[in-house]
Amino acid sequence: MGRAPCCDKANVKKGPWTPEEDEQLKDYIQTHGTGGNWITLPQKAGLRRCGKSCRLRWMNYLRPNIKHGEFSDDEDKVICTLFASIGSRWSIMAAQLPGRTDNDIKNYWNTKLKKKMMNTLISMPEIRKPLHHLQSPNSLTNYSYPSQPYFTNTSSYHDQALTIPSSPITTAAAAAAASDHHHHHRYGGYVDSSLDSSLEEIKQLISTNLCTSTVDNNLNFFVDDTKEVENVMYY
DNA sequence: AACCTTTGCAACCGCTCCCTG
DNA sequence: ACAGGGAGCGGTTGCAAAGGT
Repeated sequence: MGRAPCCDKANVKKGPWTPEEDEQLKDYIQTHGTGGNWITLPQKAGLRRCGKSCRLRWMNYLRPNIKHGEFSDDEDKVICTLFASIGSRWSIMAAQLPGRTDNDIKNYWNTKLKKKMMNTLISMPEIRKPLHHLQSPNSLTNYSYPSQPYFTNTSSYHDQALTIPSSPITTAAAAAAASDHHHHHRYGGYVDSSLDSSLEEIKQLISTNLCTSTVDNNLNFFVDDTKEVENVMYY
């Protein structure tokens, strides 16, 4: 059983959008708005697409002021800082990066930034030892980073002040090292249960004494060492 | 040149959240 | 208080392009 599908799958087109469809969707939304109802929008716009597909296309590609292309060092820094404190909350990150979409950030993290972090981390002698078994990206597996790791109490994350560690990059790198599950099927996809304890070791290592000097020298392209702790409010 | 592998990105799927009646 | 349903989110997949052998 399960819930009813959001649209008639049989009569709905899937796959890449054509320029004509893009134009049709853009024209409709620019003239009429979304009306707050994506389910009925495709029919009104004359598109044979699922409402969710229309929403995604608009949000990630067609809406005005979308930024495409390379991420700046500043953007890297924001992503790493947030990843260190909140994990893979891409939409929250997107809210902090004007013009970037959650999908963009997610893809960027999974394909590039995570590797960048890994390489940085592995190059750090203090961290190399505990991470010796993680050095090959191909050995990385299914660790799930806690979804809300640093909230200060148990209420909803929407109105929480987040505590950002003083060296978020190391924490993000450690998390990256332990959480490379994107495309893990392409790397073999087995599960290594020792990773849970590895992450704890890394976090402990970082939080106890490994903070600033070496870390910042290695990571000076991101780390803002002017603040011990910064609080960021979302929503 | 042909084939294989890896990478990057767009899009889909299924789940949870949250609003409304 | 509760159920239904749409919106939004994060994980995953498919596929084309790029790179390597």
